[in-house]
Amino acid sequence: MGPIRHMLSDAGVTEQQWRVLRVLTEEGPLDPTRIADQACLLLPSLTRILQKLEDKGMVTRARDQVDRRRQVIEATEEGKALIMANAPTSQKVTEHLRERFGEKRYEELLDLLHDLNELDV
Amino acid sequence: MGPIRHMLSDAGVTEQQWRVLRVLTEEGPLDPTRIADQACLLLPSLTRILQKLEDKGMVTRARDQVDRRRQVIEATEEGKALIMANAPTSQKVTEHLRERFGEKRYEELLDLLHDLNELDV
DNA sequence: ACAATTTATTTAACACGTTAAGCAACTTTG
DNA sequence: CAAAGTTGCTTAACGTGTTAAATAAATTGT
Repeated sequence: MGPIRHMLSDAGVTEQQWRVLRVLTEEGPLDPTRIADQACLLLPSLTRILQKLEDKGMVTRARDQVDRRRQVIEATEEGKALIMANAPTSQKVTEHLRERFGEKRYEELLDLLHDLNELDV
Repeated sequence: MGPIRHMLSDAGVTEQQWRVLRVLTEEGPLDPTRIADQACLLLPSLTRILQKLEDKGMVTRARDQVDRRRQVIEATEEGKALIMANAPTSQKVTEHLRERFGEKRYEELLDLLHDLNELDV
């Protein structure tokens, strides 16, 4: 995963911060529990990541007015811009890997990993 | 991977410490570079892990007399005993997973992961 | 209503992954 | 042979993974 990390470190975010921003950009405002689920992160990790993203001005937080335990996290314009700006490169890297590894085997691998993940639950 | 970690935390070692001890038990004394290769660890991680294992009396270190940059790490009797004592449980967990996931798909997954790993090199 | 439980999130503590820099011992080259 | 480069390992710094405990705000049961 070298090339992706290189792109990301140029952009000033880590892999996980990227994943969180991507989820928020694609799905809109979400609470931490759902972000963690979508981005495959545990909540304690997400807590730290959101703090960093907030410091960088990439996300904002608001308390849910209905259930005040809950928060609503939203990507800022700057956060979304970072995702948009790097999406093409990210996609190129993914497609390059997909080709090099073989489309069929790539899909097979994703399937197997997905099923393995389900299994442990 | 819950059940393996449970066994290991009962035994008082982490996954990585377990892997290092296993390599040393199976292959005999080795230098850190080869341990890192066999156990899929980067050297900075291995440095810390060996320090912990040494503190626990699980391994000993000696300088290579031919090339004094190099070290020779060896598992102590206590270290080997820990591996031996837990090997049956470890194997049961592996076989259980193998069955639950399907032998064929298990092998497929290992192959694909292996090839993916080669690819990045 | 209110004590007990559950849910959402955070904090803490420890270990590892990763990159870069440092250091000492060995090898190569001019 | 000495300067330059390489190799083997360690240290440092930062971020994440993982587990357990803490906190605060619902929800449930009586």
